[in-house]
Amino acid sequence: MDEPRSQILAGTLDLLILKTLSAGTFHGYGIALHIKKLSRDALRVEEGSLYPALQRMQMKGWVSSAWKESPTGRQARYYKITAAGRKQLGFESSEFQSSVAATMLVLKGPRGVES
Amino acid sequence: MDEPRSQILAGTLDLLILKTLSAGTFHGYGIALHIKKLSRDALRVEEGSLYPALQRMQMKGWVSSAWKESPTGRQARYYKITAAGRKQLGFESSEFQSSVAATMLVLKGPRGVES
DNA sequence: AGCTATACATAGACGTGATATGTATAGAGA
DNA sequence: TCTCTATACATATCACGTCTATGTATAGCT
Repeated sequence: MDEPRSQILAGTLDLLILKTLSAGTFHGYGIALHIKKLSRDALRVEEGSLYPALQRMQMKGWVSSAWKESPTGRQARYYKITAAGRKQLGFESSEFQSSVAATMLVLKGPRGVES
Repeated sequence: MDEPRSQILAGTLDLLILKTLSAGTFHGYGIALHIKKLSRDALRVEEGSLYPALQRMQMKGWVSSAWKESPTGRQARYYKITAAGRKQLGFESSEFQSSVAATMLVLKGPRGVES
């Protein structure tokens, strides 16, 4: 009753988190839900990947965090993207898209490539 | 004369190799050149990644290999995709494309998703 | 009272790709 | 002839990031 499979593409977790936070502040659990929802359940972010990633990103200065009360009345750590984070988002986003494009070129094979 | 950067997307090396071998037999060096060429120099496969990957894939039964003489007169180990390899290629290829599609959904943000 | 969803966090395992290094040969150019 | 470069294979070591498993705790519902 639970296997939707489909892990995140290795190396794209930071990108997904940064993109999520570029739309507003979220706590960890909320980030996971947001990615799951936007990807229509295709991508599931595991807690064991998410929290270490958030810590790494905070150390790199891409996100900042603060404890706040969530709508449900519980304390939660809310994350916010920084200016450096937005810069990183732009960088990783274009890197990702060109890598995907290059990979697709190989998967399509040689066609319409004549010099 | 050699900096084209841009590493391979993590997790796609096997896919790139299988796709290459689905077009014919190649030796290791030739596989690297083929991927580099088809990707228009965007993807560079390092030897230290390639040969271990080929060994892993051979152990899994996705490729087979044999020593042959290359056109340049040197001995080289030529790799060939197996039936299991073609099956794996199909699997990894569709997995990759749906993962990319899911990631793109997140990167595009919520649009045209009503209902 | 107990279950589930929410919420954070860490430890350890694992896969995989990069770096660095080593071998060897053919061919080109000095 | 000698040396350099491209070709060709291979390994050891490392770094990195993600997953699994586990642990804590609280709010709300039944």
